[in-house]
Amino acid sequence: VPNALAQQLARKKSGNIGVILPFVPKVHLFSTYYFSEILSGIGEAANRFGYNLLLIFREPSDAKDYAMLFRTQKIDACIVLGARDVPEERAALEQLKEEGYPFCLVNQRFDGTGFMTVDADHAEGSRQAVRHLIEGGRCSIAFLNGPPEYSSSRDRLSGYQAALRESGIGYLEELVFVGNYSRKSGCEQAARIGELIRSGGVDAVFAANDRMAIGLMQGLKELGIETGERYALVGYDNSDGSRIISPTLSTVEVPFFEMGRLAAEMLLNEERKGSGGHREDGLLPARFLARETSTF
Amino acid sequence: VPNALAQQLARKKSGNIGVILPFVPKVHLFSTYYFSEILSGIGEAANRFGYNLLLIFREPSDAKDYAMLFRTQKIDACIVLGARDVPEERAALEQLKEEGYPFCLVNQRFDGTGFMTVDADHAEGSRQAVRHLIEGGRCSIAFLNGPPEYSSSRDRLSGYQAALRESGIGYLEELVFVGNYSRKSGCEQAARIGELIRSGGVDAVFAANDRMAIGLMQGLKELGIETGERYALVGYDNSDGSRIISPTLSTVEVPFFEMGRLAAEMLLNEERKGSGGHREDGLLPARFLARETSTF
DNA sequence: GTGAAAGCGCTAACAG
DNA sequence: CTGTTAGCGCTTTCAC
Repeated sequence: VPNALAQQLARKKSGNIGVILPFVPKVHLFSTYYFSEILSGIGEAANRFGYNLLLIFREPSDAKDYAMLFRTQKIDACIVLGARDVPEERAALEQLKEEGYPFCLVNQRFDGTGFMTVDADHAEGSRQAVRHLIEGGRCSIAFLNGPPEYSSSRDRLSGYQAALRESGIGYLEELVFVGNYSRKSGCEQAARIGELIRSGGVDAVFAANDRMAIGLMQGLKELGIETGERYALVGYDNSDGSRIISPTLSTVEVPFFEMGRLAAEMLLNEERKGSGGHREDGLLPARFLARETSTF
Repeated sequence: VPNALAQQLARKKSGNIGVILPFVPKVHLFSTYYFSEILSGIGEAANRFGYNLLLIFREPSDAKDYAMLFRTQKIDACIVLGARDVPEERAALEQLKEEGYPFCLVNQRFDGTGFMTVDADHAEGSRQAVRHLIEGGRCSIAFLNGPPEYSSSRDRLSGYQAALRESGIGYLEELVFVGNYSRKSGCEQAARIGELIRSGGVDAVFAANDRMAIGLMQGLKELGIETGERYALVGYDNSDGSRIISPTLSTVEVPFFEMGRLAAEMLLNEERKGSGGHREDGLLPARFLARETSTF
């Protein structure tokens, strides 16, 4: 039985691919459908390539020493999940790139950087969702988005705007609300959005993820406003919860598992071939799924 | 910057703790609340001790070479999740123990083996759940259990039986059903259990996890049998879904996060102190939570 | 107390 | 093509 430690030292390869997970205070991280799926996909590919996954829980303190992991040779490549487009994060990744360490971002683009990225077409997914609402006769569609530090939030906004534009509906900034992708943050918007629904100022809501959609739906229900009577609702992610809730939640399916798998494949292919040069980015489709909350 | 690979070789310690995940075909593993929480807990403790987590996806083929991971020195200790009490698995773990490799099981006991284990008190949790139903006036309580290869299934059965016994209610084998912890398997029992509910042979159901409870609830609803009218329902796990579904699902809270954390702490404490001898097992409390499906 | 040297177990390069 | 040897970069021991 060969000793992996000695092998690793001799060939200067740890055989590990690092997965950097965001620090989410007070939230038990993996509970979110999102990370779980991506991680499973990464695991599938890494396994196939004979790599092991090293899980790295990002601490709030040590934000910027991603490069350390490479210098110490603990990992040969890494996948960064849940990165936000803030200066600190950008700088840390720029540094990784400068030092020539291979890494890949999943579900988050940093425009103008040339970082290897795997993303889903959230603009198109959102456009489909909003078009569906419009085709169903809705014309005052509120949008409950997530924080703009995530490219996916920005993409969904542009998809929302595109769908309105295509249908000749004006874009009203006062119909855009911002939560933080938690159920609670969706619930918290129930008062304001509920007011608009009652007054007739809103007849549908598009939420940037299922958790916020579900939170909003529950919050509105407590105010006596039911989906399926007063307003249509579409979420995003096709999470387990979207099928459990009643009425079932229309949503946008995102191939998270495949995104994780593709990220690992791209990274390990490059690693193997040593093709430091040409990299293609991955963009996977997101697809609208009609369920009960938008078809009544 | 010291090279971790060289350090590891020199001091014969990888600094990694392996987490062995079960192979679950056709199920994107982490989506289950259960594993996600445990893994987060392990991560929290490992981080604190300066260890990294190496994720190991168990393949259906290579069942028994857990020991290999230690021989190759890839990991210093490991935590086994989702083990089943089948001969193959038992043998693999016995081997680990014989060879003196430190490992810990979470949420699964192997009686009479002396394996280090962290478990929750599922017998007590189940007893509380069933007592609650009985106190609510139910007297014909069906039990939808999981496979008996899991000690947690067996514990829940004994808790169910204990509660009946304490209340002088006879145990009827024909009221016990077996699923595989998936939502689908819960749904599949709807026909048989629905029949019993209609005939008055059952006025409450205790399910061994939330997913089966939710599947059953949805299946019964399609048959026109509503929780809150015809039968009471209690699930198990306190998963996100239990709060999302309507009516909200009474359930049993299990401290999965803490179980993962404790397992890692026990393992790493022993590892540090080198106290090969005395090991205490961890047993954490499970607690019943009343919600709408059992209080109407 | 400080400093030099001998492994750790393998890989890769090189000579035969 | 096979066998030998010199590192890989650190830790630890042992001598000074």
